[in-house]
Amino acid sequence: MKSEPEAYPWKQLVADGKTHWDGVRNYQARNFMRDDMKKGDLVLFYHSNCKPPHVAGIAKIVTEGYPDFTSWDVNSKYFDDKSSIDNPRWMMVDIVPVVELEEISLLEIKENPRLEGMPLIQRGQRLSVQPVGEEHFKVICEMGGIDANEI
DNA sequence: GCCAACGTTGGC
DNA sequence: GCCAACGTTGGC
Repeated sequence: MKSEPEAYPWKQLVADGKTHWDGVRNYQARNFMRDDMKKGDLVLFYHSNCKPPHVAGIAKIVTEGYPDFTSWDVNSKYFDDKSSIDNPRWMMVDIVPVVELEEISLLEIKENPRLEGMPLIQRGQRLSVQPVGEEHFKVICEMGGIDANEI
């Protein structure tokens, strides 16, 4: 899951202890949250649009997909008049922080042959929520100084 | 700041 | 259904 540090940094998630991942307004990303994310799934928390872009930590899904209520809040910047309580268009999940990683830059990810094929580094890829293969996940953990089996 | 890639909108 | 125009993302 990507976030711009200026919008919602990893440290904020740690401080909050838990957050709902609101504001996703892309159908593919929504579908991942609605259909694929399960309670207990681990998540790489990625900082985008910063120098350098990097993975900052590991989070965990604690609530499966449910309607993103900011979509029908007229005062929210994520308001969408095509979404309503009766017919919600957008979904979100709740996450909690699990462990902070040593910063892993996008460059390091691109240069690691064991991460070849990772969706994050496919050209033109911009989804804010996207899948990570189990092996790729383990490699990232390792690079960040954590043994995935001990999480 | 630039720009490639991609998504959305809306006229036809 | 097509596609041009426009907006956004996000690395560089």
